[in-house]
Amino acid sequence: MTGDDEESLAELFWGVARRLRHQSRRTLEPWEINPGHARALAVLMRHGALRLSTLAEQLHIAPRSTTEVVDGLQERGLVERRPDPEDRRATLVALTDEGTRVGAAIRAARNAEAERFFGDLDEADRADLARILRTLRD
Amino acid sequence: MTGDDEESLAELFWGVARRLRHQSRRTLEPWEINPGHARALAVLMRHGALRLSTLAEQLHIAPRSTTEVVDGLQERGLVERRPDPEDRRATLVALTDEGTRVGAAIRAARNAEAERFFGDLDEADRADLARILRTLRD
DNA sequence: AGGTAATGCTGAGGTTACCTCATCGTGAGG
DNA sequence: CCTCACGATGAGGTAACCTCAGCATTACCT
Repeated sequence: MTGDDEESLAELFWGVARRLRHQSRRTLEPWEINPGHARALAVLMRHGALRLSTLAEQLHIAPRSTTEVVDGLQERGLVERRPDPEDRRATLVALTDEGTRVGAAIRAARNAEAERFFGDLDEADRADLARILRTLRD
Repeated sequence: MTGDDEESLAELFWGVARRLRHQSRRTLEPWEINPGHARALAVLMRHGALRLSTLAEQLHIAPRSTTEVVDGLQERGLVERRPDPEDRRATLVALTDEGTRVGAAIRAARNAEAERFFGDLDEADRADLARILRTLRD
């Protein structure tokens, strides 16, 4: 019986994940940016200019794949490559002014999105959810 | 401030999703089956033989993509195609005996996995989590 | 200093899991 | 019985990842 309960907990969880993913996609539409690019932007907002390889680590993807993400952001003018003064093999990836603007706008939209999404919950439920999720993650 | 809280709720949520996804992948390894195939198997376990197009609906993917999933399961001998007696255009997808066996084994493993995953939570937390997730999903 | 190994990025090419569009056989309504 | 719709699939495409090899550069060893 606990087995059945927990099965449906996983199902519930993925149901929520599905809805959250769709909502995220809609939130990003105005910028015509995909989730991968948005994630990279967020990392750069948080950490500032990073080596491509460090960015790869933060994104949990291979350096080679990060090259392509950065290519995309660079084409859109959101990011620029510059030499790393500490190591001439490396390239630093830095937000442009436009990238910073867009990154901030996306962050704000994401906050609003979260507000909408978790808005049905009262304070106690949010606190419980946060505590429980932390337990499950660690 | 509530904005910050909710931002991190989303992050927490995705952190948990990540862990759950990895654990699922490990759970499926013994059968050398991928998540997509496992989902199709689960749908067939739940509903019995289905038309390919109905299976597509249940999986939320295009019929053309479902053809390929079914091809894979058929190669592994887990599923068979048979004519739909009601409509000679349609093909029914049905579990073989082996498919039923594997499907049941995977379901059991998934239950054990959920048990492990949500096992750190006490009954009250599980109930709260289920209730909150239901609110968020609907 | 000089040679060897390791590191950082990217070109080339592959995989997976999806997609659309066109086609073929079959069913259904005027 | 004729046209139109529908079910599955062939052909071909895409996005987001991957590995492996190669080049430039740095670090290490003697």
